[in-house]
Amino acid sequence: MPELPEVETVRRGLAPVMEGRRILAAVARRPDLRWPLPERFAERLTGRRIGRLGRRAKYLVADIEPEDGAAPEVLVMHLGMSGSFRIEPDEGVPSTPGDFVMARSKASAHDHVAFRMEGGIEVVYNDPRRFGAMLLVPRASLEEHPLFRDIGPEPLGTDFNAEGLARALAGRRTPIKAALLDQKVVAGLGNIYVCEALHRAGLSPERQAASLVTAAGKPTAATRRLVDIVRDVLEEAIAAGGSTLRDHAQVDGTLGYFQHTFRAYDREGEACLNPGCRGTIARLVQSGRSTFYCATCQR
DNA sequence: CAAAGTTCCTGCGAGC
DNA sequence: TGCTCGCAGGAACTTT
Repeated sequence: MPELPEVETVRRGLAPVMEGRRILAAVARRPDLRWPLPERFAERLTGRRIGRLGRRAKYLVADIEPEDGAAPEVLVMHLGMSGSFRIEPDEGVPSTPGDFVMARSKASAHDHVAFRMEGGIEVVYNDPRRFGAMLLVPRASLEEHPLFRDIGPEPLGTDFNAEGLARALAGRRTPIKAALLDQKVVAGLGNIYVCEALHRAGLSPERQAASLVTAAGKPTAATRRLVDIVRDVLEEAIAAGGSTLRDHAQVDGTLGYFQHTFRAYDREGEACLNPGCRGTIARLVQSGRSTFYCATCQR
């Protein structure tokens, strides 16, 4: 599930308990997630203070205050398909590394990494499928890192605009669905929000990407509309995540899963909800992934 | 069976 | 014709 809105919601949930605080202890219960965890992962984080917790595309990026003289690093975290964070409240356990227990009585099988923060709260990362990742990267070279180098513009920033999208789509012989899923075109969209945006925009997921731009690679009305709709869809989802964030925090502190109501995704056979449309949502498979759309109003 | 993500590999077509 | 190169599409990873 974690696409841009979910990751942003997680970021907002973690920021208050991580930013400006020291990691008193870190623990990894296995050596790898999707990839091996960094060498001496826990040791390198222990005692370090977290600065800003940011987000780039679907990655969380935490500034780590360096030890004296050392080059600053960032902790990069990705939730993969099934990752989530949980905040375990301060249980009054003495905050020394030796007493760090990852709230052991509450630990479940897929709790892979945890941080005990200054103040006693524990931040626990759970990921059944282990498609997630944690990396330590020199801050100065983050943008050149292979995982970040080719990522496209943030859809909620000014870099994402009709002119840029047109340039990215021009000449591409691939369906618009696949193009929007490509993180080089725009950062942070996944299967759900691509379906939602195309549905709201009334664009067929099978339309060739290049058909949305002029022969000269300039934006059309459809390109402009799509840019606005992608922003709207993501902003609405973040707003919805913010409200579930409050609800969830009261329940069990789990961040990463919130069920927003979708208008197309996972609604096969149900009525199309676009204004004035009497069609039905259908499902098709593109590049091995489900696409939910309305053949009546998406052209 | 299908699943929200990303990388890697293969195969194809364009262009030299 | 033959060889690269880049792009597009699919498999793979793993667990529930």
